[in-house]
Amino acid sequence: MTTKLPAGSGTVSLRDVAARAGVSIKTVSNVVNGYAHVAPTTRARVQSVLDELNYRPNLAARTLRSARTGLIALAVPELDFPYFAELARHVVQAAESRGWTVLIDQTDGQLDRERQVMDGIRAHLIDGVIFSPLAAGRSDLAARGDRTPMVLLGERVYDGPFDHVAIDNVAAAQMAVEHLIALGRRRIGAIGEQDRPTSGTARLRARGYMRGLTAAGLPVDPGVVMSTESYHRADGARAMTELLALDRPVDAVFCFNDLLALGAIRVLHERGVRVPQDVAVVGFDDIEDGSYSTPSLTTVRPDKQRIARLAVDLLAGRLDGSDTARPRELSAPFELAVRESTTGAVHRVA
Amino acid sequence: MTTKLPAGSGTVSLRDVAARAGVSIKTVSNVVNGYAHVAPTTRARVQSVLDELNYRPNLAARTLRSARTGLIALAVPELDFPYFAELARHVVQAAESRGWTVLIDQTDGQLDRERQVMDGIRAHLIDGVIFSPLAAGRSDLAARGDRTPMVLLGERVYDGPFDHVAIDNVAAAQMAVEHLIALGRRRIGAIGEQDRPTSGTARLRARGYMRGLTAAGLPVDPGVVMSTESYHRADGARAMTELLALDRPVDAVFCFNDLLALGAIRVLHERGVRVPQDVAVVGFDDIEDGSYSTPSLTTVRPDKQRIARLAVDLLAGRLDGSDTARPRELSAPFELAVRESTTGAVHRVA
DNA sequence: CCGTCGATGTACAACGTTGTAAAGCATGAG
DNA sequence: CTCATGCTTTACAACGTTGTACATCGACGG
Repeated sequence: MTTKLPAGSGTVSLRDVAARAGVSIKTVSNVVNGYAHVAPTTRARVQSVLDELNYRPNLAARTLRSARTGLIALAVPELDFPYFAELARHVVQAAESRGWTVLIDQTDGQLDRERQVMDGIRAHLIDGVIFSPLAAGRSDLAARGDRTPMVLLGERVYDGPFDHVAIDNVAAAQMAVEHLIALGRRRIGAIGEQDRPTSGTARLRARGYMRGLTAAGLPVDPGVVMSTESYHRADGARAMTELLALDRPVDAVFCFNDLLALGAIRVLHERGVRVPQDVAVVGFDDIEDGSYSTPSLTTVRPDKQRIARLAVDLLAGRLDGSDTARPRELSAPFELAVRESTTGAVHRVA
Repeated sequence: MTTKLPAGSGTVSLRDVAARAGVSIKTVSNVVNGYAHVAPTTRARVQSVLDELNYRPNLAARTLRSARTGLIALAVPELDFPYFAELARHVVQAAESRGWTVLIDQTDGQLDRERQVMDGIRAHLIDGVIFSPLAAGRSDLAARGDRTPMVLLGERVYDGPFDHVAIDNVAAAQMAVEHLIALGRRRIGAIGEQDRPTSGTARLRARGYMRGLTAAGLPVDPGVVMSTESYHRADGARAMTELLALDRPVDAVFCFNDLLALGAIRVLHERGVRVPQDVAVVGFDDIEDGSYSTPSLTTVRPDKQRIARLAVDLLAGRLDGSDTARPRELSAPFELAVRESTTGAVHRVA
């Protein structure tokens, strides 16, 4: 059962196989690549040597010839954000079905790291990039110095030469707020506004929030729109604390992502404020945590799988040259997952 | 401000730079690599052309020469497990400090995918692997057909020729159980046992659980040791439901990871069982969610950063040949993070 | 003024692969 | 028996880089 490997064989190359099989290197290559015109007997002989020596093609050499690595990069702010972890899974799956490998890059939302991503820090190593920018604004994108095909995820922050996949953030945010209004809430706060002007996410969700209020004839009170440094639970907790300190407290909060919402709920619980009786909470992203929290979280659910698939397909079209049209703007579906944090109706997980 | 790039330049190679600067290819290579003996004037001239043309070295060619890609793989079961997302972040950081890039592979804990990882599905593309096995047992590891250096994370499942980094799972589990006993709990359940014999994690944590009980003179009741299919919240919820259905209910539960614990807490809340007054809960991993849950979660906190650093350093030693010793067995520190789910003392996040 | 030495720069080969062009070789038609 | 035909196989070059060995040059000591 023990397969004897050639002595000192760190690597087995086409040459080694060719020598052992008594054919030329190119014939071995042809067998490996399934080229049609190889005599059955030759093919069988070569194949058995391939198996025997456990031959693995050298990707670097292949790449050098073909200028294709089969690697694409997915650049996201943080993997510990469950949203991005879940998205990454879907991207990896979609890429796999095309035979690609995904290299995941965490930018931490830092501008310099995002610049590196755009400017091809891994030039020649990756065929394309799927990039979810956080800090980078339109001017940064415009100054991009690399030619690797790139698909942007998330909000449209720049109408430059890039493909783009997102859900309609404004409509989604508006739907969330209208849900709260339909439940009778009249003083609805928001958590997740950003002072930095570059954040497309915050801007769009804030716009949807305001539209929802305005459409229902409710006033927009800037005093209940809380800015946060980032989108972690701690930011949501801090913002909620401030909201609770107001003279006229809110009866609902729309959080720009689920982590903020979970942080907010945590603080409400600490202060003895009932959710949703006293304050209803809606999040955004539909991360898994939200369906197991106490109370479980009503949230906007983007179709992450669709987003991933669209992004990968878009990239594929650019890579194989079949898509030479102007940059595309694709929209993925979303829906509202209604749970306890707004209705109070206990939904049992088991 | 517009930098004029050479017409049709998909890529700029050393040759292009050399031609423009009027030197040989090798001299450009020497400048790029900071080779010492290049005249200052030459260096300056070449450098300016490099900048002008925005030269980026071709990794594939470099790899072909050096047989090093600068890529290492990190293979984990699932990124949506916060524990692995957090671990991945630390590994990426540690690798970065050595100039390496990390390629993350999700195996979903499936044996065939884990086999692919071990057998070098990305042969020649990666220099080494850091592998956190779930399904693979010692026989699978023994049958490995690839020579790429590999460091195993997690429990010691095989005493074969592999380096290995982990915390002392038995001691950690025992510490968790002893904490519960110190609080006066006497009927302590466990959630996360696995029927599959390959799961080292479950086996070790179960052993620690039993040792903790036995050391305190408490009986071990197999009826309160719940097996789960996997380690998601839903599994914890199901197991807790079963525990609640027992004639003699438990007054505490030790869950083999935090997600199980969060699922369990969720069910307790649904049933109106108070945590920790009626049932105290301890988890394992210290994921971020646990410090924001209601109640916040007491848990075993492995030093993930240290684990990552040790694994990367171990790999480095094998890669540069400086470490040729027998396979190493390294242990990382851990501690118990005590929070509300056992003490009831409210700890405020804001 | 010559020989030597160090600093600087170059030519060449090789890493492993695959596209191209062409050579080898049966087979069957003429 | 010869030659065209089509299948099979091969030699060669090239992808971009870097290690090796060597060439060139100026300066310095003798």
